[in-house]
Amino acid sequence: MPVPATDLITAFRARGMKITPQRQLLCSLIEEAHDHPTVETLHLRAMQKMPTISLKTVYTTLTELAEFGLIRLVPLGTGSLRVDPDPTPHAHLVCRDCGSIIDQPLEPNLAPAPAQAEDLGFIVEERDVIYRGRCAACAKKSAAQISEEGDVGGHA
Amino acid sequence: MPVPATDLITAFRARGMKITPQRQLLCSLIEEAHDHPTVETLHLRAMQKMPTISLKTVYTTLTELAEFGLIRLVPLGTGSLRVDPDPTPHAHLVCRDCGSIIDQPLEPNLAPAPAQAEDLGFIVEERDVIYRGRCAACAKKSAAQISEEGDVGGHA
DNA sequence: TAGTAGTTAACAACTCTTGTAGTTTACAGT
DNA sequence: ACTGTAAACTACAAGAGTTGTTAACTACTA
Repeated sequence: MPVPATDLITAFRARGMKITPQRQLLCSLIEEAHDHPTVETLHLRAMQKMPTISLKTVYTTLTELAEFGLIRLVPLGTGSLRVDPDPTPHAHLVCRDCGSIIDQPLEPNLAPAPAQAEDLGFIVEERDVIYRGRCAACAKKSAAQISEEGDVGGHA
Repeated sequence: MPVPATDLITAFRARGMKITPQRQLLCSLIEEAHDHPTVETLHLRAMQKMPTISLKTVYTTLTELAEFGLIRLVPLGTGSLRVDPDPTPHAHLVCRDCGSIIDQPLEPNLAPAPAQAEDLGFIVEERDVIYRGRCAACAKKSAAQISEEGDVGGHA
């Protein structure tokens, strides 16, 4: 359940921040981003509509929205931050090979914070649950490759 | 429960790989590394004993041990990989401010993979559970700072 | 409509990680 | 022990991702 673009815009207005065309564009792109794009990818999409928009502006805007708690900027270990328009708790399946990401509901018996955290005085603000492995397509591809290697000259 | 340094060495030998002084040194440093150091930090420690050891060697050795499944190289979103000598499943508390990391036991009845993963054909190989927030020391510090800001001239 | 504070674009710098090339070295076989 | 060789090492450089700086620009207020 991503936050609608209008609500993202409203968040800037509510904080006395300016509603620039760049922010409007990015907010609508974020609403439509159901594929956890990298920041760079979102920048490329933005440039289709506004060729002069800078990568720095994209980073800045995303960071602001993440601080407002309206999106999530998730470090999934793929080398770059992923933009997640859904700020509500959920897990991620991350493919090692192609980097694709699939949302998953959180295990209901996973506590919002570990029992010992409070004792330690640690204040939990956020939770990431990441399952790494191979998506169906990449698992298939890598299985095919292995059988090909074992089968010397099989396709010659 | 970190893997003993002797077992790490044995793993190299078992694969017909050479037992170099660099690998011996790194294996013993890893065994003692209970603080989830960055690769860079481990490199600095290694240089205390062997000043010419290169960062590249450290990366290479750690990557190998991680592929053997004897350590974990965990991307915790702190900007750099963390070395975890314990390859068994556990969660991590990560402090946003100082980057310190505390191990936590995983809920024992937590499924190793989400229910939908199998249906999707996604093969889960690894799981990261990360709780982000502030450690006791940093929470205290930031609380002190806020009260100071609200209390203008309080210490002048 | 003009002033101004907040934003932006352009550019550079920085951090973390990986690639390349040539030298060195651990180990197997004599 | 000695030597040959494949593996591993160091040094260097490059690549990717992210952040800092600064001058120009512009959305909003009065």
